[in-house]
Amino acid sequence: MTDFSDKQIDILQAAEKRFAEDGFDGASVRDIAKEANVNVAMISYYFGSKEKLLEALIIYRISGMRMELENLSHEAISPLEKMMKLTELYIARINKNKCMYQILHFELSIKKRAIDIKAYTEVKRKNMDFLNKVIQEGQQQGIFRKDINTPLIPPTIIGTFFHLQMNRPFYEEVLGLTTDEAYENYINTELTNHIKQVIKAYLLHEN
Amino acid sequence: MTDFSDKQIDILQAAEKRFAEDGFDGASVRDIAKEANVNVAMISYYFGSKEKLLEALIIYRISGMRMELENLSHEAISPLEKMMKLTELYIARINKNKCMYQILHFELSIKKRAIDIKAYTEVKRKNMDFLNKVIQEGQQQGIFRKDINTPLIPPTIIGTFFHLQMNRPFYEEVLGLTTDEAYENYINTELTNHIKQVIKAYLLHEN
DNA sequence: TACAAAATTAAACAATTGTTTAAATTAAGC
DNA sequence: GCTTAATTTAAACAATTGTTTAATTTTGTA
Repeated sequence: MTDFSDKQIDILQAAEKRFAEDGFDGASVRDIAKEANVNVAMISYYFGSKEKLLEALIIYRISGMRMELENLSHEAISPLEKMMKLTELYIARINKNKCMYQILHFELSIKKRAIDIKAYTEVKRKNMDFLNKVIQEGQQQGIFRKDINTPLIPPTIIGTFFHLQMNRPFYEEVLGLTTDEAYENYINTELTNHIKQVIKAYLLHEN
Repeated sequence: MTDFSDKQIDILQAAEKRFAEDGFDGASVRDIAKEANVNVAMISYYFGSKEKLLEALIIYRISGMRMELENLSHEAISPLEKMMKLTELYIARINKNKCMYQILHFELSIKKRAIDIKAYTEVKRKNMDFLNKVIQEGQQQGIFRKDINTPLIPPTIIGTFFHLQMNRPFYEEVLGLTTDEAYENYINTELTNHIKQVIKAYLLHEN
């Protein structure tokens, strides 16, 4: 799976940066080659084509994106605490891989391309299974409300994060976040807390 | 503002479709011209360039995107009911203009382009002002919790919607939505209800 | 009808795109 | 050290890109 040489990883990292910042169509193979300090022909030589480079990048990144849910499922904590930790893990993972998420979100919503996202779908499905278990556990213990729409919980977490990310310039101004550190700090404190509060309130609130 | 001829509107609509489905860089002016049944040169003739076409499109669409918040602010209903109606209006507006939102979200997160989004920012700012008022009203009446992160409420609403939209193929399968009508119906019922429930719980829940 | 402006067209444009080629360089195995 | 394979390079490739040109058609007006 990770059978990439140093040079190939250079290209993959350069591609990730350029694809995320300029989009797949906006980034030329020459831009990527320059960013990676290699000859243009190396991209075709190693990956076959620009499209295959994208596919290789997606597989390369997603394989290292698995969450530590297994540890969480064996911890002796309440369903609510599990959900709070789960939320934190979600946010941390998206924040760490925001370039890849940026690329994925765009490619997924583009009808033109038909890239292989099996790896991505698989990760999502596993997360969903775990989520289902925790929610059911909480409901059986009478802690969580009964009418929870479980599949829409990940969209609530990830979507909130990403809408902020997508409109970063606007919210930087509104929230007075002038530096990169201030923005990063806001994500790790205020945003994370907000999302946790939202999820917590949703799970516990009774009509 | 709306001083566009029928032919120009044809081009704008074609551009919206192609930009939304293929991305700005992925859609060629020839594709757009073909979709609008006009000669390629007409785009330069009417709009000057591809970039200016995008700017014209954004202004054209956003000018018709204002929400009916004014009516809402004068209604004699509780802050909670206002927030519920506000949430519905948000979702309805995004759903109606999802193509434009798709384009905007991508262009905003692309560093390359420096398009004029003053109109978009203005709309967002106005919505935020209204939102602030309602939240404060609710807090003063002792209905809403005190520690609400108001700027993060729109991201929670819009983000949830858009994450579903972006991962539509995945959620269509998970939720068993086989037809376009089923998907559209899910948005108008389950999704809208979920987001309203989330917002309601967040506003009312006390620690 | 006649004339000027606007609209529309096909063709050409230079630049950029992803990819390939064929030669040159480096690395590895014996 | 020789040989073969792997890597790297500059150049060339055909196709596509956004845009312009110059000629033609349509429209509106007097």
